[in-house]
Parts: sequence; structure tokens; C-alpha cells
Amino acid sequence: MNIKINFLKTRAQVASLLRQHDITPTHQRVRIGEILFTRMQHLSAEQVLLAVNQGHDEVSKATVYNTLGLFARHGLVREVIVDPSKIFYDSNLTKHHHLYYSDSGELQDIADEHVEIAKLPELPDDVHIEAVDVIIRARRS
Amino acid sequence: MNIKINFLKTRAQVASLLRQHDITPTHQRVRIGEILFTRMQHLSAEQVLLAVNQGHDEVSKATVYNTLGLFARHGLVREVIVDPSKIFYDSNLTKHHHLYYSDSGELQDIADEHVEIAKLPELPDDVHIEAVDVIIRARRS
DNA sequence: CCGCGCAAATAGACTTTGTCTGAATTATAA
DNA sequence: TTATAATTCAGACAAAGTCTATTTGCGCGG
Repeated sequence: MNIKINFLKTRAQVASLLRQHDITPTHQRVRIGEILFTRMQHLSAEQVLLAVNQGHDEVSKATVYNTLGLFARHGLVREVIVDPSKIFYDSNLTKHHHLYYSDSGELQDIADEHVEIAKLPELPDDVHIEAVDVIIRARRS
Repeated sequence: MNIKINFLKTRAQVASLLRQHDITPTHQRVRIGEILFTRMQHLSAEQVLLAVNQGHDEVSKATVYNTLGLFARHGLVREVIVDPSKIFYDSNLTKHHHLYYSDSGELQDIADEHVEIAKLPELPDDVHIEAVDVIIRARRS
């Protein structure tokens, strides 16, 4: 049984999670992990950079981008592509879909049980599906 | 009954389509429309710019971006957001979904009948849905 | 405890996609 | 014809993300 990825509270827990995924837990990576994994949320790279560097500089832009990519490749966060100008990193790893408000840029989770995909196309054998994303685009008025 | 938007062949047909959608058919807009509406395809702004300016300059970058946005707002093309670095403009206006190859960047249509969404969440009254996009992310190997 | 070697981090230049500005052109209307 | 408005344009600008060359700092053998 894996450590529950969300609601981690301590640096030690984040470090342990990283080790479980074969990621060396450096100071910077743990800082970024703290921000992402202490609650379920969607953050852009820019927002992570700001959050990490509250007050004084601690982690460089390059490292934030590298680390987010690394986390995504190791399945610790999910990249959500809904906005043409930035990627959101989603620390909610349960199966779910997204509701995107194109007026405000707000992104909300939709629990898996509220969406049912009853049919998907047959694909050739050499094609393997990485994800099926359902995005509801809406606006308030 | 509307003019069938795909497979338009002549400038006059494109101009007529634009007029139907309250868009003044300028030379540049018709050029761009010719490229988009003569067959169903997904093109990025960059690709439209290149296609329009075969050989000599005819339409500026600013106009291409303005026109694609204008066409999208008037429902003549559909913006497809699957790649974090660019928007695709889809001239296939029939209801359909997308298969995106994250290794090659290739984007394919999936006919509506191959996907069935059996359930969607209830949303508050002031929220109105603009689109429900299903994106299958896959890779070949 | 020292220093070697390597992974990781860094600053900042660079790239790409897209937006903005203000001037010039073209169309529209009186 | 004149003026009024809409459209186009070149090029400056902005934002997100990548790349490079250098530095940092940790793990490990002696």
C-alpha cells in the first residue's frame, strides 16, 4: 500500500514519497513537493515558482520547470492542458475530469463518478492510450 | 439550409460564407478561408501563415492571428487545445472528438459515433457549457 | 577528514507563440 | 470628394518555457 499522496504534511513524508518514485529528494524538490502535495490543487509553473519563493529566492525558474516535468514523468502530478498559454499541474491523482471556465481561467475537478464514457473507438494494436481527458468548457453569466 | 462549410472551392463561396456570418469578406480573410475551408484539417496559426504566404508575402502575422480568432468567435473554426505550445484550428465543424499523439504531435479526428458520453455532472444554472471535449492521448510503439 | 566525480541547480540568454500599438491603407457613406 | 470607420501592417513587446555553460553540493572511497 502506497503512502497516500495527498495531504502530506512534513518534509520527511515528501522526501519519502520522492524516494519511492526513484527521485533523489533534494532540498528544492522537497520544497516544490511540499507545495504540491499538501493539498489537491492545480498550479501553473509560474504559481509554483511564486509559492516556492515566498519572500526570498530559494528555487530557480529552471529548476521549477525541470522538477515539474520530472514529477509528471514519474506520475506524481498530472499535466492538464486546457489553457493555450500554460500547463496546469494537478496533484489530485485520483481518476477525474475537468471543468474549465474560459472566462475566468478557473479549473475545477469533476469526480470520476459524474462522468461516464460508454464507448471509445477501437485503435490499432501499436497505439497505446495514455489518458482520456474529458474537459467541460463553460462560462458563467 | 446553410452552405456546407467544408469543400468550398471558390473565393466567391468563401466570401459568401463569411457574409452569412456577418464577417466582411476582405481579401486577406478570403485567402485564409480558402486554406481552411477547402478541406477538413487542423492547422496551427503558424501553418496558416506559411500556407497563406506561399512565395510572396500576402497576409501579415497580426492579421492571421486576428482572423483566426475572429473565425473562432463566429463559429467558423474550432479551437483545439491539446498541445501546450500552440492552438490548432479545426475546420471540421461536425461534432467529433480528438486523438492526439503526444510523441509526434499529430492530431486526428474521432467521429462522434465512436465516443459516447453517458453521463455528465449537474452544473449550477448560471453555468453554461460551451463544449465537452474528449481527448484521447496516445503514443505509438 | 579530504577530495573526487557526478547529479542537480543556477543565471540568464534564447526561442516560440501570441499580443499590442500606432501608423497606413482600404472600404463605406454622405 | 471628403470624412469616418474598419482593416491591415510592421515591428515592438510579452509570457511561457527551453537551453547552455557554469557552479554547487552531496555520496563515497581512501
